[in-house]
Amino acid sequence: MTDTNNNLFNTELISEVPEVVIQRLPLYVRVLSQFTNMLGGDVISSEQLASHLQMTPAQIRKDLSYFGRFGKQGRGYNVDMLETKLRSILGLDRTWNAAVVGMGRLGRAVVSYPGFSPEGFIINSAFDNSEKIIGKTISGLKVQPISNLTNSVEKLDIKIGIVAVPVGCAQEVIDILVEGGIKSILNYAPLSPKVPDDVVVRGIDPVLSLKSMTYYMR
Amino acid sequence: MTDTNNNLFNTELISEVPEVVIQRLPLYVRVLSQFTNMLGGDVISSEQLASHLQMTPAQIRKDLSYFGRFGKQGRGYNVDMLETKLRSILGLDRTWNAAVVGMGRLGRAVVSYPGFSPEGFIINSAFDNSEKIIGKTISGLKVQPISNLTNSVEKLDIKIGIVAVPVGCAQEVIDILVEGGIKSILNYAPLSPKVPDDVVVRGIDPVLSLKSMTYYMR
DNA sequence: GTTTGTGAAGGATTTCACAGCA
DNA sequence: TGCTGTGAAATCCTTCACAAAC
Repeated sequence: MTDTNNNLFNTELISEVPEVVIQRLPLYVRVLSQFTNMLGGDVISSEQLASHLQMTPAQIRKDLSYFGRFGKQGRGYNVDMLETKLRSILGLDRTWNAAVVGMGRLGRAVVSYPGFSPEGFIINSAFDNSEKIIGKTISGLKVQPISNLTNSVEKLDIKIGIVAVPVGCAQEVIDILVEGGIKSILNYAPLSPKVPDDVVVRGIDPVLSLKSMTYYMR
Repeated sequence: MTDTNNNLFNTELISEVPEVVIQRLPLYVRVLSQFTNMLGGDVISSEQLASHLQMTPAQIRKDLSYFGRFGKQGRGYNVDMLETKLRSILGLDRTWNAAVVGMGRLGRAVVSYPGFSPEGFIINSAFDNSEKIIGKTISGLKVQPISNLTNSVEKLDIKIGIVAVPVGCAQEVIDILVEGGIKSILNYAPLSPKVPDDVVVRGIDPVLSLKSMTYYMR
């Protein structure tokens, strides 16, 4: 075990671009859109961008260079243009549908969070396994039994699964999502799920974040 | 600009141990505590740990070796013992007090989240700047004006600031926390705040996480 | 004069592979 | 035999430094 000695075409097929770079692009978008909203120069330098993000200008230029030449020497980057390009690279120039699984306290908070839809993430369905909740309408979504999930994925063009179930059944739910063809999972349950390697999982776990800060405290 | 060519004692004072390693330790703790709860062998190998976390056994052994020799050749690691050691390394063998700033929708969700206190993170105070909310009691906490913050930090031994205010005033609030002596911040606002480099910030931003997944979707 | 884009250098992290111990 | 702990090798990522472009 484990995986790939045949990176003959790993290098070819799977992204030239390092994962860390991809994870930084949304940070750039975030700063740029703050800039667009303010009035102020429509051009920004890697130096300025870097100071807003507490990183080095060279890193920003290097990151951007994986995707093209977006700047002008002597001036910098056009804010609007760069934001547009990055959004397009990230696939943020369209909307993405998501399903929430788990309609307890956490799931309700997720579906009523107003931050998703302005950014193009549309929660269009909700699932649970409790008889008490199935059939109810919460934040405009009719709660369905999990057994409907696979069907809905296709019918409603669901691309993202949001896991908001207790840790005890999270792996099971994630297996169902994967089985249903979901390749992107936002996981609120405090565990590292096992998934095939074409599935991307991002975890949201504030306690985990706190636990890596205590090391630095005295 | 920018920082340190004098890493003469960077190496000495600031952690030998790479930041990435520190960020992985809580993952190990999380798996180990799941193991303790299940019955089953009280010994675990780096191989088993790795398979639970989808990483390599060598990485786990290397990470642990920064802190000592916790295993026994031919057997593996004692689950209880390793969990205890890691908790102690991370400073999780005590409790830590936290203050929440921002008592809107998000702040209320944070203070009523039942996941913090069992892990030793005690939210013992709440702040806001809205006259409408100040003085009310929410989840057992009396909401105070932000001007009380610096005072409370000492009086209530607050070590962690949790930022749950709108993005527009997040930097300002973070400046106040830093000014008040807070060195660890959990930031729910969607921005990368500027802080001195002895302050650790961890961001919780589900939209940001989603935005780095869309790149991989077709 | 200013700032980008980028090979090359340097540093950090991961993986290998095996000696040593139970 | 089985698995850890760890130097050495390999890989990955960041920073440097400067030619080219505006």
